[in-house]
Amino acid sequence: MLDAQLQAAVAQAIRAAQAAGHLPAFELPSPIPVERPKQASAGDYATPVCLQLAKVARQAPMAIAQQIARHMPPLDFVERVDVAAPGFLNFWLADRWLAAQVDALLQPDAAIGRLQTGAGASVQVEFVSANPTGPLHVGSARNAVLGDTIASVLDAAGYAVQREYYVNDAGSRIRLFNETLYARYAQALGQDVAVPEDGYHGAYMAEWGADLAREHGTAFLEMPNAAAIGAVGALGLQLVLDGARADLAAMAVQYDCWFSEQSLYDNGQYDKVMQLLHAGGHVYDQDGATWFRATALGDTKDEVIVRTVGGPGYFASDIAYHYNKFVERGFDRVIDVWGADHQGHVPRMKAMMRALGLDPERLVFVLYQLVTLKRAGEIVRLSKRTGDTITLREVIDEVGPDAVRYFLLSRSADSQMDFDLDLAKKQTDDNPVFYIQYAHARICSILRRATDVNWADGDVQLLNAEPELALIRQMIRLPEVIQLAADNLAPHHLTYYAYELASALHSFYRDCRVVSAEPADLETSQARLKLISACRLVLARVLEIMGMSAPEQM
RNA sequence: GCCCCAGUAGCUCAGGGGAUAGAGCAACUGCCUUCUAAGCAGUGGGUCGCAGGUUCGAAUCCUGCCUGGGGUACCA
Repeated sequence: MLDAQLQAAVAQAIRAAQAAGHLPAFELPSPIPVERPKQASAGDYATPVCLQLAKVARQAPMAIAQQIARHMPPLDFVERVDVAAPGFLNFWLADRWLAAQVDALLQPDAAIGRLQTGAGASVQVEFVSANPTGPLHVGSARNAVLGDTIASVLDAAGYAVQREYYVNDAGSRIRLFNETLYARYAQALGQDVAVPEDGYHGAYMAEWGADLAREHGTAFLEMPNAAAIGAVGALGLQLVLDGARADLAAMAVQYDCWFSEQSLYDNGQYDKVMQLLHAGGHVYDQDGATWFRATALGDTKDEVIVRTVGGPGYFASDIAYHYNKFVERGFDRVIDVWGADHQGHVPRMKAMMRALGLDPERLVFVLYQLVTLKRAGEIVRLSKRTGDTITLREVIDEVGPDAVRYFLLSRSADSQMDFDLDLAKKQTDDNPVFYIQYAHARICSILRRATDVNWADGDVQLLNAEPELALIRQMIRLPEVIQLAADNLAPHHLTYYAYELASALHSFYRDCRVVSAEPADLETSQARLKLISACRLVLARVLEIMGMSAPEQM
């Protein structure tokens, strides 16, 4: 990428200046800062490094800048290097090089928006992983969008990515789910079976119970109660998972693996990990429970693994699960996407990694602030247990998958957000989603109009007008944006970039006529057709990474 | 109490050591005989929560405080 090449070139220039005796010896800052100036008048790239070097070089920043500029190695993409007060080095991209990028992007092997910086390292992104006790509710939407897009960004950056959904099919919640569903089933058949006090009281459970009664008759009533609850629960789990799969697919989220918590117990993984922890002296018994000695590994309190009432708690599963991720499956890095309401668990997870002899840095948590759903300005309470929820599916149906994804993606995970459903719908005409997609559709429209023009041999060097070059400048930013988003696990940068790229296209469209009836305009037209074709590929790629569609007409 | 996140234009939010702090929406002014006006061009709008500190340089880092949200369970 250009910024990396400039870093290297500036470092080279500094060393050359030192070797020539034009700068004193000092250690180079690492990395050398290279940024995109806010002001267009300051060039395409800039470095303030001379301001930092003033002290160590005991020279004025401007003087240092002069020396570095003088020793800059030639770069094919740099046309000019300026020294600007109070000591910046400004770099200007060469117009000819910019124009040539259009041809480069149109090459069949251009691999647009695909980097190699990940070097094929394996990364697992685990996200959503909601308790399988009912339809996904809208609270999972941000998790889904973040997790899926982070996975796409990492894939684009050259990592080997696996998307995983952890199915909590072993804990106390699923037991209550099973009992609730059985009760609803029995009730549908006229039996007087009560839904557990802390069970699931949503209407969907009654519907599913009635469905089961219709399909299976009294079959489960005739079984021993425990077996019946288990059998009904297994059917219920299938309903939940099928629904989750369909709902997530409706917003373009697909998983590589649905991982069963119960499998950790069935295949001995859990026992193996407990033995490891015992052997390592990380657990002890107290008050009838088994504890994990997290305080010895950086946490502020110890944590129960096996409860007094019997059975492992969720943390026990988490240990076995992450052992499985790192040791059994060997992921280099694992990213867990969690709501901020789980943030208190991070220290014990890090402690667990240490107990297993794993580098805690390999386990990364993306914590996102919770979304408050609003309807007509009123906050909608989201409680799955009362059953009074808005489902993910409802929101997708109401707002549309592209808008849901863009909206939830466009804020950093750290930022709380209100999602006002009425506003999201009402804003349709001014929605940035449409603005961006319209740019793509607009290009397609022009290309359709130009089907009789052969532009395969168009000369991109004719692209030297300001709106054309401004558009190319935006187009070539994609790799840097992907890198930024991948490094920071912050996919919201994509939304801003996509908007700016679309904006450059719309401006270009106003200023530069592409298809013309004038024979004299043919060559310009051919070059511009190349330009918008390349732009279309970049737009489509960034939309693809964001999981959004790229419509050919609107 | 302690821990985490946030506080930037009327609203929603970017920017998280560097140049004159940005975008969308809302407001206002222009632009459709022209490849889609779902668009373009422009104007107004700011003590970057408050107070100290570090630095050549702070919206950005540190400390304290204020406000909002979350956490602080043998629930997940």
